Amino acid sequence: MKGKEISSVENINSHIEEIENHAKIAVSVDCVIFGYDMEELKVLTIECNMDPYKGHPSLIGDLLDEGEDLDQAANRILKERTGIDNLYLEQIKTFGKVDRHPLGRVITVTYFALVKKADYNSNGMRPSPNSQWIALSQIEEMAFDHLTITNVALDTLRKKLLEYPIWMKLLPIDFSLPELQNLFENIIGKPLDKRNFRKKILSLDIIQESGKKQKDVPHRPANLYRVNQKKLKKEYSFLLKNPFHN
Amino acid sequence: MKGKEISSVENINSHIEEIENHAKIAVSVDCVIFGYDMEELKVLTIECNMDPYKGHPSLIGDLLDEGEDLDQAANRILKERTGIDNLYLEQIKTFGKVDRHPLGRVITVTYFALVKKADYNSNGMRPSPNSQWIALSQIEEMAFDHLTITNVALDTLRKKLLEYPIWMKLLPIDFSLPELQNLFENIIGKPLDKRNFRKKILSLDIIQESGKKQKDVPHRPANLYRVNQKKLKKEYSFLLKNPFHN
DNA sequence: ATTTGATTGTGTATTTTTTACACTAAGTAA
DNA sequence: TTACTTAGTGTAAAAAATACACAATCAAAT
Repeated sequence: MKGKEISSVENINSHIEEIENHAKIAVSVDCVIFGYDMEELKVLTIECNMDPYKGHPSLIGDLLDEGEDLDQAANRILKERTGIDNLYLEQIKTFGKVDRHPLGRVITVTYFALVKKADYNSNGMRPSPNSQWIALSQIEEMAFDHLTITNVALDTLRKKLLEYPIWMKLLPIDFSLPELQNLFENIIGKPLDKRNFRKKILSLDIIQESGKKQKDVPHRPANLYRVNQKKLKKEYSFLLKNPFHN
Repeated sequence: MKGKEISSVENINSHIEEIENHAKIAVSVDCVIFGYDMEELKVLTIECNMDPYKGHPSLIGDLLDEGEDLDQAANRILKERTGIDNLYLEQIKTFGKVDRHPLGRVITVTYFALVKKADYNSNGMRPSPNSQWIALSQIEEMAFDHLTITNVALDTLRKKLLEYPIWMKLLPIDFSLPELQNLFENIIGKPLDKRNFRKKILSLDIIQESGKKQKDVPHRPANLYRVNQKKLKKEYSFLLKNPFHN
């Protein structure tokens, strides 16, 4: 019995040693921050000041602190860079190629975040002077493996779009159906049929007319809708119905 | 011009320092190894010998080595534990809560792997004596946050099942439709209608009759099919058709 | 040889979802 | 008042999903 306990203590020590003596690695968190200005889908970037990528746009990120959860770090970075708390945030994937960073080994855990223009503009947030929103269609090269990361983020966003109405995180409270359709087209990358799109969205039964209309547009103003939070409660699947049946 | 170069060097040094001096963290890779013995979906576990989880089943994993890519590490671990190379492997998610490991901070990058029984049994592989396959339905508690990880893995597997025929990685070359249906039912967790299931699978047009039949079964033997690798080439989407239309 | 038991394999009708497609309505600007 | 621009609407056809029951084939037992 006592022998067992002693060996147990030895055991713990050996485990601690194993962790302590083992390779420790710098871990960063990088965020693909998507924003939608009612025209195009954009990504917030910062100019890289590190060779050999100097001048290229790079994602927003930082090294992970010792006592910091991953999600915490992502939230901290978003707060620092956009001034906004509680953005919609979702982990994408972790990139860990040994040579992915020119200055040493850094594993990066990536997230995507969704920002609506209103939030972004409202609270006097000043992103660092060399940061800028780049339209997805305009992104050609990025620092490090950030272009890959951005593509994976977009892919994740696309899939998620069909599972949960995260698109509301990119829109103001009141939005029109043409605006929503434009957002979808931006994310999916294809034009959609107006009537079929409306039919589908309305059949989801999660948005309702706000009673308001668009203002200051030089044409027929669209009706404005908003998400019905009550209907949103229940988990629902957009298209991923059970493919078979019991 | 020269000034610029110097400041650039300083810049690099400051960046290197930033990485070098920053918190470095132990990173592990944990694998949810799914296996299918033609009866149930199982997960390969090892008995945890670390308090306070001693005796609980734990996932197969190891700390990441200095010069090792994440995928490499996952493959190494699988090779070590199952003796098999080139298992189907996919990254799931990274778990990084500060207190997730009792002996210090360890961030874990998780993967799921798919093993067919034939591979597992064939090449004299000896999993460590205290490892065992546990049926998914029998898993009640696990060490660390491994139960959460297993659940996320299962969820990922379910979704992937509808996007790509990874189920073939869990089956022998020749398999019957009832066997495939049973596998689906195990993964999805619901019974499926036999006729509708067959109709759907056959409509995918990726499997073909092998001409063989089941042997040594005490009832009518089923026809055996195999995946037609040629038809598999092209990317295809199982169910995720474009929900709208241009 | 016949029967029993277990499981495989098959088809159709109904409902739901997706797709294709074009004109009128409501505003602003000239 | 007219021209311009974008919003908003419905229906028919095709495709996919669903519900559902019985005959066929083998092994094992009698």
